[in-house]
Amino acid sequence: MLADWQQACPEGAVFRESAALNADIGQALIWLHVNADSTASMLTDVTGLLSRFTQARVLVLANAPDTNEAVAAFQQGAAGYCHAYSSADVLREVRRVVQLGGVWLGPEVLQRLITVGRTMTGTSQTKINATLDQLTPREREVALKAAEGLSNKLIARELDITERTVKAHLTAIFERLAIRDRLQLALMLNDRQG
Amino acid sequence: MLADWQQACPEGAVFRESAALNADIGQALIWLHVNADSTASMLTDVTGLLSRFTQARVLVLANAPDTNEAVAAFQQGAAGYCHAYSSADVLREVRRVVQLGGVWLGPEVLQRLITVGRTMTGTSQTKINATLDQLTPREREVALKAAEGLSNKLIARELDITERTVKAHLTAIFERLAIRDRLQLALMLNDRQG
DNA sequence: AAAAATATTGTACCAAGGTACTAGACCCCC
DNA sequence: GGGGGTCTAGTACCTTGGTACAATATTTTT
Repeated sequence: MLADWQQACPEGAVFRESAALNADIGQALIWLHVNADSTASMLTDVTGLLSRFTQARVLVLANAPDTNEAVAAFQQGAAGYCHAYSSADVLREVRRVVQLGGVWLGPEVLQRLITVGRTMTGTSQTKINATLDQLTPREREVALKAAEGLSNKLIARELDITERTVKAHLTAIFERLAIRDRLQLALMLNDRQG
Repeated sequence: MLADWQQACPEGAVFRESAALNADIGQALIWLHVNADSTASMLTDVTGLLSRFTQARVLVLANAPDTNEAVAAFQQGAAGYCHAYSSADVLREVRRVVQLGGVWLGPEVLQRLITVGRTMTGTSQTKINATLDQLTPREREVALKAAEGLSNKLIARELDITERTVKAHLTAIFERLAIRDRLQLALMLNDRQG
């Protein structure tokens, strides 16, 4: 296995466990090898690596590939996910794609990502629409501006009403949506995750 | 063209312009036909339809298919995007897929969506990491909780420090990230759009 | 060892956000 | 015509968020 890896990346170095976090690798390509039973740690590993090495790109090598794990990996910011026992040829191709700024996807993952893609865009968008639907037109305007981070004073100025009226609308909005404050509102209306 | 549509959806009804918004169609399948030059209105139409008919699924039929428009459609919550001149057979297949809860994607759109998928997960995730990178470990903890919508009092309780200390960390965070308040912070850390 | 972050907390103060209670003007529908 | 929803707004009041000006202890860096 290691032989194939080294054939695909002759100049690469191998680190074990968290030793990698202390390595001096700058903006490189990181191949993260995960075992079948360590899904949870894989997740923290990808984010961990990316927060340490902001410029790096992380590829996940899985002993037992699993689409759920793959999707999770991509959501954590991985640039690729493939079988750990892939041949050197495949690995070289993966490497080429990723280094060119692309993302490597196996066929099964691709199919799965399309489904996830829907829950990530379509569903959450309609969820936001359903939320806005509960409000009156004027309340919608106020809600959207508040969710953008505008102060009451600014909203009042933009809508050409007094600050008091903005507060009145917001109070109505909070009650209708059963939330406490404008921050909760911002979270509801800016959540593009599904 | 209309012949193929009606062959694929024998029980369907045709509405023109905004008349559809007043129709009584409940949780149905909506085929939205757009002309080449009306991209802007297509966008508002999809969201408009979805906010009116929360339970419905919207399919976009384009006279001149364009990947940019397709991506935009999906981001607005569309369940499909295909050529308006597709044969009845293709349309039937599209309909089947969508009614089974799926999303219909043409080959070109698929390729394009993968790229968008990356900018939607990978890039923005690393951007968030880059933001958190500017903070100290303790500040990170506070920032994440504040971005979730927790009050100072709650954050203090969870981290077992006084409210004053929470405020101190937040002030430092705001200055470092050059933002005004916790709402801006929430917007930065919850932005999954890229 | 000295300097620089980091983490903690106090008192005080001001601004902004939010609520309570109220009320007039307008529009639509039965 | 009256009831209901919407949009507007006033006064008053309380809570929360954020800053100013400090200070002390610990850790890390130089």
